[in-house]
Amino acid sequence: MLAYTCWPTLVGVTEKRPSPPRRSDATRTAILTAARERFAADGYDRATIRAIAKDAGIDPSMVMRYFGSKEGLFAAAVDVDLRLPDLAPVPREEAGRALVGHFLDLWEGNEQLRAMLRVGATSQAGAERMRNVFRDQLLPVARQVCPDPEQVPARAALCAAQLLGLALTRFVLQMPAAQALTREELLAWTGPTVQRYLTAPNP
Amino acid sequence: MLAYTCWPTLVGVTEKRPSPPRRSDATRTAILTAARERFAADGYDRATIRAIAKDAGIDPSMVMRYFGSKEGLFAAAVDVDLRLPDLAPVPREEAGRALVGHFLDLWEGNEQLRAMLRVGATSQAGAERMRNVFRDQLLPVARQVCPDPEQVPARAALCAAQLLGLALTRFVLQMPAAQALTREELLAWTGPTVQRYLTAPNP
DNA sequence: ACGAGAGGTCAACACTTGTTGGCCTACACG
DNA sequence: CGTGTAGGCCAACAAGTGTTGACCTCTCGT
Repeated sequence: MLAYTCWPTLVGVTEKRPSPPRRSDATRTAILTAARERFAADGYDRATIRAIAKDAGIDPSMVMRYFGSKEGLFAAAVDVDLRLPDLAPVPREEAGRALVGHFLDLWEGNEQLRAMLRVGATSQAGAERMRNVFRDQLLPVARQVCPDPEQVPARAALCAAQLLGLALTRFVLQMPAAQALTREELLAWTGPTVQRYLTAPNP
Repeated sequence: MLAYTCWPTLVGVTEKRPSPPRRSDATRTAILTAARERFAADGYDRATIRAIAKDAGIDPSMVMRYFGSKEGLFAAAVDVDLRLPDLAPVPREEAGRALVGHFLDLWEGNEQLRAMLRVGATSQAGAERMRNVFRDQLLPVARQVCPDPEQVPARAALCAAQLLGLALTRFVLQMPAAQALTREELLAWTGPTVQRYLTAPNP
């Protein structure tokens, strides 16, 4: 009968436990790493649990044990934290450049973000997740810089369009022309754009 | 044995025939319409042939007969023609606004484009298709306007980033803040941006 | 020492997918 | 009239999916 009361580390998904590192933590992180790679490379549907498990070197059923379901795995593997900088101490005129620079650094080789964008473009649930990231992380930062509070959503949306468009063409669609641009060129071109979207009194 | 030499209208995919309208043309377009809706709404993987066939009111096997495979159906349903305007007669300083305006009109309610972007973000083949659209359709237009021919790819890439970012946030991710912007506001904000990317002598 | 449980494998279930072949029906044309 | 064939339906196949339960093995606390 056996009744498996064990449900070993599912709890760990939601609450970080500082408790003694269990032996399973290695496997757990192996699964998460493999999952991020697969989701980033193939999108949600094409990234199969079997493939992820094989990459992690374990049995597919382990994935279920640890994360409950494929959706659970995705939720655990991709929890987006843009770690946007505090723009308060930054001089007003440099907010745009600072934001673009941060985004470029953040996206470089970051598979979680690529996965989020891929899935966001594919599924309804993914899109909602991205809307939440926008609301919870970009909007507050924009609020710090924008002159008129009422215009914050519009200005933030414009910034999101520019930044996500950059990420899309460069990191997801992998357009050669977008990849050929150096970090400096991108900063020089799009920095002022974002700056204008954030702080220009009118278009 | 029956040997089905019929393969009724597969030819019609590649060569448009002005020949007498066959009875099957209604079904064919019904399939294509349903396919565009499904691909746009669900992406490539989640849009099943069965669902498309049901929408079109016919049997799934008919889809195969007409288009050979799911990939063939997608290729037939989504052949992207941005129909970009000739920017030669447009005054230099209005090229940006003209391009943005054209894009907004084009995307409005256009399911082929939404499908292309969704699939482009998901699959490798879709991404290549978008890269080709960029190369074959946007680059030539940029060449008309850009001062230095050598900078054309970079400038076009910047425009693509801004325009696709707009489409992504507004039509695919459906961010409320991006949807709240009116056509006029978008023109006023992003028009000058695209203009700058195209024609400004330096960042 | 020894049992409980964490960590893991294996094989299967139930279902969905793209795809195929056989068969039916209505209509155009000799 | 009859017949070939375009147009369509039905049932099934083979492969792949997420998911589940039975079973094994090693380790650690008592």
